[in-house]
Amino acid sequence: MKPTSIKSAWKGSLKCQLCPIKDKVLFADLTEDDFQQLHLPINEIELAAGSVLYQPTDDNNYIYTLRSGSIKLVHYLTNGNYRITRILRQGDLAGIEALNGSAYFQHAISMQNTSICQIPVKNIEHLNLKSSNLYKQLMDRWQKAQSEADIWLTDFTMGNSKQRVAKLLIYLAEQESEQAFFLPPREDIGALLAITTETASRMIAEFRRDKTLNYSGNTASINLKKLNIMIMK
Amino acid sequence: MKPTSIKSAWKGSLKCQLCPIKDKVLFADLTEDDFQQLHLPINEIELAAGSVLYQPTDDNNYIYTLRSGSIKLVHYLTNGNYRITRILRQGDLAGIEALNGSAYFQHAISMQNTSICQIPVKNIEHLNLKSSNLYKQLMDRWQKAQSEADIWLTDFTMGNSKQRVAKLLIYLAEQESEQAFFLPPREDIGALLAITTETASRMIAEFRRDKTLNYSGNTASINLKKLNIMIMK
DNA sequence: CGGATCGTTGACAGGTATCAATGCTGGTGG
DNA sequence: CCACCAGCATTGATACCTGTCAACGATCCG
Repeated sequence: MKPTSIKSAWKGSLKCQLCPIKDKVLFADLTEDDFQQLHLPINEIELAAGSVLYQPTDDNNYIYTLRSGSIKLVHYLTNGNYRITRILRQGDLAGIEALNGSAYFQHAISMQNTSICQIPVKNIEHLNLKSSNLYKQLMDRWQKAQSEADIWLTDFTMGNSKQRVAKLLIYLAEQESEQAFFLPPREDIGALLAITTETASRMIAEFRRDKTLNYSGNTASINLKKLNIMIMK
Repeated sequence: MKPTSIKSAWKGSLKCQLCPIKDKVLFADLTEDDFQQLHLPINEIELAAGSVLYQPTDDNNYIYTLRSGSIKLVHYLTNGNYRITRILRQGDLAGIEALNGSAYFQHAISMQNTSICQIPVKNIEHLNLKSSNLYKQLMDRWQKAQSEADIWLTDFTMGNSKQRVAKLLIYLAEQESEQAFFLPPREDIGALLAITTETASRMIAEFRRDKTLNYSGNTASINLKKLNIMIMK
């Protein structure tokens, strides 16, 4: 996998108060007054699939909220190996570590066409002094990130590869409100589950053959009952 | 592994201002005034090795700061399997999720004799309204927890079992200021690395034979150079 | 001196990585 | 419109690694 740089163009600023997913994002609890305190513009970014949103060497001046699509956080090892350590979706925050002055921990790369709000850290710092509502939201985000990390450690890294793929498929399916969900390329599935691309492919193909999984292209749906039985063993 | 309940006795409250590790803990940035706001007592707890500090079914009324020793966070699966998802040490916070009103995510179990401060959540909530210094500390804790989770996902769950054990040994050694460090029982090593107890034992024994690792009982020291070569491959 | 617990080691079967070859598909340019 | 190519997915063969089951050793403690 070779990260490419951001291809897409700025779409200009957008009033947060009119945001259709306002109640799901970081600024959910802010008051009218709080919004008046936002001096720096919040830009909306459109990313094509496979674009790099940020990477550890970038200046850590922004945090990001996902409006739609999905972002993978990729942790590269010094020997060239890598793992995907998290998938972010609508309402999730990316790059919160910038708030603490840290460099970004990982590479953030879009998995599909993705729409994002770019929030200057200075805005947040300014608000922090005023609004304890924001703190609460931030704490909730950290907590969510942490609790997901624990799930990944337990669900996605133990058991044999068939069980791991089964758990991943269930996870991917339940994140979507739709029946259908986005099936990542096999290389990504491998990087998610700490298995090889080939093993990931074998398991996916096997699930397709026995009708546990249906897909064409990126779009998939599952037989949840069969998968649940699988992960019990 | 069978968790047992807390055996130890309360030691009574302790003035935080006199705490010898005050600058490493949650209350590091608090002012004299802030301390006056602490109405509920902060108790010091001594845990024998293997004691359960908290578990998901407990009331989430406290968060905990480690003064000395170590705590493992254990995530049990419905089928009886389990994983250790984090090791906490001096200055670390346990049970932060209680601040967001969540039930404790995991079982927290002492690995050695361990000394802990028990902080009522109500104290924190009260302080939150007054002190933005505390928020900053809390954010730092979340961030640290998250960044460690990523390391665990990448270091401790990929590569073959020899490399994983090597990485764990390096991790354990660099957490201690001393030359010697605490070598967990083989079952714990397995639960940390998602390998079986037997495999963990084999690798540890092998490292001992080729002098990469020295230990007697719980106390161990490593040949860092040899281990670093090992994890490169 | 048992007995319990933990660590070590062996044998073997099954699972997974590795290396390699072959399909499949969408996009590009003639 | 079609041929071709590049990238991804699939499949096969094989060696290696790890889980599993089992036995034995070491240590501690009553």
